[in-house]
Amino acid sequence: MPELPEVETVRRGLMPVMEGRAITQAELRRPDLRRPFPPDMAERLTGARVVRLGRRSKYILVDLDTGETLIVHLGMSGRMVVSTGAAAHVPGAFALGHPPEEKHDHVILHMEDGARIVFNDARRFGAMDLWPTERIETHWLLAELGPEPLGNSFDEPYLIARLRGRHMPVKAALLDQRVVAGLGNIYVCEALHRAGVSPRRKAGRIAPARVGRLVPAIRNVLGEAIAAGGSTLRDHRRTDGELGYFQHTFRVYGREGAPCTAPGCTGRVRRIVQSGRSTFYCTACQR
DNA sequence: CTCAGCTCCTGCGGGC
DNA sequence: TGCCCGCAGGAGCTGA
Repeated sequence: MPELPEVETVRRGLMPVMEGRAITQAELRRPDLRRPFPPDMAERLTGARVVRLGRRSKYILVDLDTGETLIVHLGMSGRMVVSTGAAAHVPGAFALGHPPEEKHDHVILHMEDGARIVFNDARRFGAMDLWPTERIETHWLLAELGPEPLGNSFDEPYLIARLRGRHMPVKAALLDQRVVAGLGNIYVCEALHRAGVSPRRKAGRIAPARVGRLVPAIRNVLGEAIAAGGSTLRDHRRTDGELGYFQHTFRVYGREGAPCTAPGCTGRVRRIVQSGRSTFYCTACQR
């Protein structure tokens, strides 16, 4: 499941095939995702021209010239796959044309130049909706979101104030999209390790100076992950089918039992479960 | 209001 | 090989 870096990677992959182009046809092959599509979504997309692609947290925002924005969430397993129809996709098998339809292809957008964008989501936790662009921030999925972690309003004083008085483990607090928008299980673990903060520590019980270390830790890990094209564990693919490679840089996530990579640290990575989800951290250098 | 737990889905890999 | 179990990158809802 994609977190902010994976979603940003997908957005960048979609930009060249969508921006400035019209959608000639929108096929809804399976509308009953966990959050069903608006029943008239296909009609509202057909003929619309894409003005620009944006992102808010883990949501891709497709601004249309109809005055509406298509909001796309990839859930846990969502992928957007682009094919131009002009190049070979599977060497030797499909010299021309689009790749064959796959299970869980829920939406296919046909662009005016022949390109196709396929939304595939096995677990169907993803979502799409349409909402007026001029008040996009009022959509119920976006209204409660906290600041962008890479934006200017996410800084040390903000995070200190936001964590103050919270009794939940700091890991749970950072997964709360109202505190900061875009982190998920992987990057929270990685950021906490970089900051030397234990995921079990109560959010309101971290010395301000150490909360301050969390801000650059979060910014840096997300920035590096975006530069690497995101992380590919199972489902994430770039829109061109290529893999992200940030997973090779994980310092704790998925590394249970492995030695800690922090300079001078002799600890090992431990896995625990917090609110039903795996947490990876080093008990020696994360306090 | 805060917070822990459950739930929605499907697929995959490991153990037996 | 087949079956069962646990686990997976999200997040909304319920109820204590």
